[in-house]
Amino acid sequence: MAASKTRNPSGPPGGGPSIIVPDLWFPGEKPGHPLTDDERALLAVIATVSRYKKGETIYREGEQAAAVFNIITGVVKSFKTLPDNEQYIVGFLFPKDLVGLAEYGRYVNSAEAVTPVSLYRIPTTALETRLRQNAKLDFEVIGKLCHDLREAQHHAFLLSKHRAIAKVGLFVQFLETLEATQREFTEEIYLPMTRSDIGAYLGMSPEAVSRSFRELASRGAIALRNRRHLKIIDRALLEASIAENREPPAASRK
Amino acid sequence: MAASKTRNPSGPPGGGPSIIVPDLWFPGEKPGHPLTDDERALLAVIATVSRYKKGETIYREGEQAAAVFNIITGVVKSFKTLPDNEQYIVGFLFPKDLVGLAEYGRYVNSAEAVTPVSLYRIPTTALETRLRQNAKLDFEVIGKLCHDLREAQHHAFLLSKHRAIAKVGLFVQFLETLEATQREFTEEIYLPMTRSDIGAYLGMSPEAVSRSFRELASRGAIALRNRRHLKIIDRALLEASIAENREPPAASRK
DNA sequence: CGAGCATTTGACACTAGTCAACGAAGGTGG
DNA sequence: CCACCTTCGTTGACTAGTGTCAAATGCTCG
Repeated sequence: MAASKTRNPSGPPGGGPSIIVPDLWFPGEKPGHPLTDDERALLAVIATVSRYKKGETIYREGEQAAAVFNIITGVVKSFKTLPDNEQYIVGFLFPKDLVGLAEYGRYVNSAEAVTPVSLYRIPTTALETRLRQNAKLDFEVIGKLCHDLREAQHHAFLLSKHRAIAKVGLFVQFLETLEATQREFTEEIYLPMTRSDIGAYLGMSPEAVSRSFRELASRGAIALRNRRHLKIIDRALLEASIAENREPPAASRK
Repeated sequence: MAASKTRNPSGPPGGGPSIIVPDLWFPGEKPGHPLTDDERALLAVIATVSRYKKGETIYREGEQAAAVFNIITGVVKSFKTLPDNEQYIVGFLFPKDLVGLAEYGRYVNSAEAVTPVSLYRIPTTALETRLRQNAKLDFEVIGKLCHDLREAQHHAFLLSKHRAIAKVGLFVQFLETLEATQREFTEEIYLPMTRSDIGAYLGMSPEAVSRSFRELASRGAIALRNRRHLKIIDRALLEASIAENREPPAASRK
């Protein structure tokens, strides 16, 4: 319905960083209160635009955190590299997301472009100054953090007790919601990342991801056009597949 | 070592809500910058103290979010009740934690006292007013949210690919870190919650939790004094048990 | 058009979930 | 203070979902 979340005119907004805040903290406020042009301009003067090719590293875990990033276009994955050289994906980041929060002045994970990416690079020192001066900006950041927090909690929920099919189903719904807030209309769902990335995010093997997609398709819940594009055919069936696979096995004891 | 995080004199601090911020955003700042007495006093005038018995509900998912809570003593669990009446535990909350963030003015999950609990109840409307007026307070809240965000991401990581023993091992380490920031010295680790609660947090059955504790004990990594108290005997062995159980099976193919 | 990688499909083993029953605590009331 | 009762914790089977290994196929990009 009139779920008009921060409807920016399609295409990149005027100029300067923008943070999307799809939900909020207190009752009685309208959804989506993006930065004003003034505030964006304030940040624009200290931000520079950078571009990255697919697969390029944006920053590495443990590096001095000199800047935060505000994605303009493209998709970024934030991940930790495990001792055995595998990677666990903390999250996927999309246009208008804020990337590069640090702890003790160092990045807590690495970030890499999943697709070609363009973003604003905002030096932390300059941002800190702005934050101290502009209470409204603070408020926006708080809203953004609340949103990210809930997303992380959703991620944990997704990982908690679901079987492969349910995880993939929830991931599809997650992407759909996400793309719906970005684009105007979402006929097809776009998967910018590989099966391995999805697996690293969902805590399962790429093979299992593949099998789950195929199973959902054979049930008629979704349709796979190609590796990167799918469509939800039967929403109810998708829901049902998720629900029915929420709990493990079904250890039959006579 | 000298990880002197917000060392409050033992016992409840002077008076008024306090938020602990064990880590921070930008480099060049000292760890832990708690609220000043002024700020605490500012919040104290709008806060009231409430007490809950073990097992009592603090608020329920979907209710109008009229207040946020700042725990003084005790442990709270934040959870979602699933359709089949099971519960998924989003997180455990300890003294100085902030509980009750809302979305669209409603609580996103339920909260219940795991032990007897006392807390400050802060009406959201009053808090919002204070936030708009006091930029420093904003900054504290941002720090707190960053911390919670990282904790949620850690939770997701924990759930992602670990076998039972590794999950329980990581949970033990998590509790140790947590209690180390609270108390002065931590000889023994206290488990305020039941095995079922731990299972609901770790995404596994209570039986598996039990088995994992027992296995870790039989390996000599930990010692179980009773249901609620354990001690880490061999830290290296605990680490090893976690690492070796990070990845699943080991499907032997000849 | 070829090389290399992503994805798919197949086979087998292992972990952990469910069911079930017992043991241990803790709380209540007599 | 003891006996009962409910809840929690532990232990023992059995089973099935999913990871690993392996190999075939299909895209993509150079």
